[in-house]
Amino acid sequence: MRSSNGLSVRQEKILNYIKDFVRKNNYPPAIRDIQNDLGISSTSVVAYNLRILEEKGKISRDGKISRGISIPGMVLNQTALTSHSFTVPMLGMITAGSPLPDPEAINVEDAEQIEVPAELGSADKLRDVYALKVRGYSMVDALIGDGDIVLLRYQETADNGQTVVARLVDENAVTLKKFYHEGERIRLQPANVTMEPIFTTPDNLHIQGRVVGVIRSVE
Amino acid sequence: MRSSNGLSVRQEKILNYIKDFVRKNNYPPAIRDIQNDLGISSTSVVAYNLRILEEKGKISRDGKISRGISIPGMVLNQTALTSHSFTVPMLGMITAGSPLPDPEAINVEDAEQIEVPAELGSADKLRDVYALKVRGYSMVDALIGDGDIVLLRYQETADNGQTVVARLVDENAVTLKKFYHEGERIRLQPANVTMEPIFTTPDNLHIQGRVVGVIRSVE
DNA sequence: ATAGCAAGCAAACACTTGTGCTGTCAAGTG
DNA sequence: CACTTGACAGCACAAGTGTTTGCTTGCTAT
Repeated sequence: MRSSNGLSVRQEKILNYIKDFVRKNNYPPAIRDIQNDLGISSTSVVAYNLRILEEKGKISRDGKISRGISIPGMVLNQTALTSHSFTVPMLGMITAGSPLPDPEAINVEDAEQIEVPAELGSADKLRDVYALKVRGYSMVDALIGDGDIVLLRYQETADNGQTVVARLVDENAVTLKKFYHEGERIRLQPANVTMEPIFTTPDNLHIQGRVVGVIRSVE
Repeated sequence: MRSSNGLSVRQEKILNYIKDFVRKNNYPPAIRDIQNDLGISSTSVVAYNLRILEEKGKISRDGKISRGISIPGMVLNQTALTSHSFTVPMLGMITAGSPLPDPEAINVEDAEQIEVPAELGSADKLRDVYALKVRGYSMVDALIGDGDIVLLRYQETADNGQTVVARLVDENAVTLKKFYHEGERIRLQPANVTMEPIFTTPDNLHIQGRVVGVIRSVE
């Protein structure tokens, strides 16, 4: 009796056992692990079937090295200690004139996901973060150019000093500046220190998100 | 000498070696693998340091089982075939005045690895790429600020239009500009169009790499 | 100086583990 | 029926590997 993939029942059991074992222990099983846990009476049977599995490309083995079994496509990926990465949805474009896409309106699950390095922040910092591709040069004063990908965290308030995406209602413009609430007025300070700040009032300003990172690919 | 994380140099090397080994082989290294490849004279030294690494929670070990090392947080990822990120070594700092670290002089294996999203380029584009952290504002005209991480590909020549890290010999300065070879002279054009280009001659210029990406984390 | 201690070294030891054999048995095959 | 082949069993051996013990070394505190 064989299954649909051309493997015997025993081979399939072995294959599944290996996957399970690796998932559980983070290292591959020895032949005798397989033998004992699957109730096979001899190591040679396991070796025999492993050889077949390798010939069929289901696993790959590394010489006489103990536990030198690996499953192609099943790869160890570091996700926690020194560098992990996260995925955030790419929701579209951001330009100077048009408003941001509404994260609520887009099915985040369906959106293209991009991976961002852990250097950009912890899991906590990256919660509710989405990515937008920048079109145009309206944000060069924040060191953001055409084609850059900005990572935004959706929020409607901001602390002083945070870089926010703000919509100026009267001017009908979206801009990206550092936010400072100073008494009655709000100062929007370009990241580029040589440029002048903009002053406005709280009711002329809608914060649409906060910048947590920038990714740029250079040709 | 210890590094910032409280591990000795040797322990850090071992830890990095294990990570690398697992990445490469999909199974953990044996003590003797570590010993030989790191040039350690005795297995007991490796065992000794592994014990410390385990006490510090950097790794976890499984009794006397061969290759029973695993790294907490190094998690199985079944989607590796469609992996969206690459890792590149972080080799240090780049400032306006000082020369770049020599990639040849640094053991790339030992360096901290950071992950970069696939959006920054294909595996091919990211070959020979390393990362440097930018210190200072000498490159704002290339839309690169203090604290940014630049991804450089090591190369000593460049095509017109590419953004390169160039060392001006006479001026004793490192700069980051777009490269244009125009007859007898070379034009180094800041990315920021409002700024003036620099002209120099080929023998006053050493190209040290080419920028392939920028990653910025915003507070 | 001297004792204490972390770190490293070398070799011996013992367990783990992959690999041959050597058979057995059932199902084809000519 | 003799002969092959796939699948499995048992077992012994030889690598592959982790541990242990004893011996330096270099440094620090007493």
